[in-house]
Amino acid sequence: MSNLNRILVVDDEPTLCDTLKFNLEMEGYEVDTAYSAEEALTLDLSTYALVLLDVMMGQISGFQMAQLMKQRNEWKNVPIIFCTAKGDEDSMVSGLGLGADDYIAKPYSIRNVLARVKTVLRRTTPPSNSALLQYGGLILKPELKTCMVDGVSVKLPRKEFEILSLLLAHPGRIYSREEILNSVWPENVVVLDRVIDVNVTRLRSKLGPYGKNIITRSGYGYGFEV
Amino acid sequence: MSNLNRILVVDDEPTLCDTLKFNLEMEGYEVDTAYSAEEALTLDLSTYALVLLDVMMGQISGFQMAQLMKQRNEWKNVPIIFCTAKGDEDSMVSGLGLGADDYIAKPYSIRNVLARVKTVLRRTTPPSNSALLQYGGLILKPELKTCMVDGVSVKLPRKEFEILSLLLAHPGRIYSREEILNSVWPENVVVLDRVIDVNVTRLRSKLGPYGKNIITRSGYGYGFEV
DNA sequence: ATATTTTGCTTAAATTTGCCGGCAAATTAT
DNA sequence: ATAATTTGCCGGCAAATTTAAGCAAAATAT
Repeated sequence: MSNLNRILVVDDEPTLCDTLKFNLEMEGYEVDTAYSAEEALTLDLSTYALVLLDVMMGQISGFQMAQLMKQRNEWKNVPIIFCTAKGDEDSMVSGLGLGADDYIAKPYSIRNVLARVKTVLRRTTPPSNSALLQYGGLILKPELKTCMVDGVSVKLPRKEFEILSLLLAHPGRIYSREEILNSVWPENVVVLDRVIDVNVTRLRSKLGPYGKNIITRSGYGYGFEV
Repeated sequence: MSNLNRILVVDDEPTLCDTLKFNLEMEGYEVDTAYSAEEALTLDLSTYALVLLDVMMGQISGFQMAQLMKQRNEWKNVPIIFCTAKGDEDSMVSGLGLGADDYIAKPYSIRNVLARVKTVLRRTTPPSNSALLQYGGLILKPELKTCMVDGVSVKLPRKEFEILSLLLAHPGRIYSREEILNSVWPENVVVLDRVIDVNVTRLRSKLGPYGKNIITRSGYGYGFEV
């Protein structure tokens, strides 16, 4: 179904589309753009976690498109954020009657958009099944960015924390270095594989007895052994 | 921000609005009215200490308006009392789920309304609105925008006060600069995140021994350590 | 068993991140 | 209007983190 990270931007102004796309991608979202409602409607909208929809567009307005979406079972639950020209708050209100999840008045700041997107996604995505990451006396606390090792709190730097989170998410499973790289490092940076080794080494040394639970499978990668 | 005395009445029945306005003003409140949610949403709701909100209204229902308010940082804490037709208690329950502070079933007596208003304002304004923020000899006084440091009152500027409130709300939790930005700065302003650093530094220096409790987690953000 | 590949560890360099004034703009108070 | 306070930003410096590189050890393949 809908990928939690995919966003569709529909606006007839290509420059604006691209700006939004760029900035949203910087935040880790996967972004497609469409320059008209017509074009957007040819896509499988059910694969998006959110649609950013300009109101004022050529043939089909954003409102009309939203209405069409609400008529299709497989699209009706896709959250929508309307983008509207300033001063148009009145018509906007009726947009909310159409079941939009929020609206943003142009001209908008990127930060504003990002904030709204985040809010809507948090609200609409199911109450995240963030399973507690724990193995015996080793407990990860994502809020605190620390882990407890047999009762004592250990502060972990970011990379180490994220690697441990990943491994602990599926105990026993072996993650290749490439998988670790994709999950922990940003998309556009290139680092050597050995960097992972170094981080794993440091991580092991901080986990006391549980350091041994992080195992190396030669030729494959790393895992957390139970 | 919000004036402790300002109340907004939103109802599509002008006569009712005016009656409420008159009576509330007799009690010393400052009252504005709006005849629709659309109209109400054009106002700066953050300046009201309370919103009396009719559920059954034209385009946008009171519920929808409430939902909208909860989505905006600067509006989400404005207390709401729903006014609903009698017999509609079921839908009312969901209204309370939206974060309403109370509801009144029509037809209501003026005395009844005044009583509820008073109750909600007493409950929401000083303490119970936000749980008392305290750690040892460090006590935040939200009404005064000051804090007590081992018994001596320290006046804090707004940004510093709000940052401290945020951090102290969940001791131990690490807040990223983005989270702090979203929570403390208005949505449409853009500031460098270095600005947070500076404000945190200033804050620390004013908290005496408790300055040390505000910790920096490199790569993550800030937190209040216990 | 030997050669090849893969991994572990240490050290140093590079980069990122955070802090410290100081100064100017903006806001608020007088 | 003027003064005081608050807020934002810059440049430089310090600290933390991350990366790269080199070589020894271990694992795997031939």
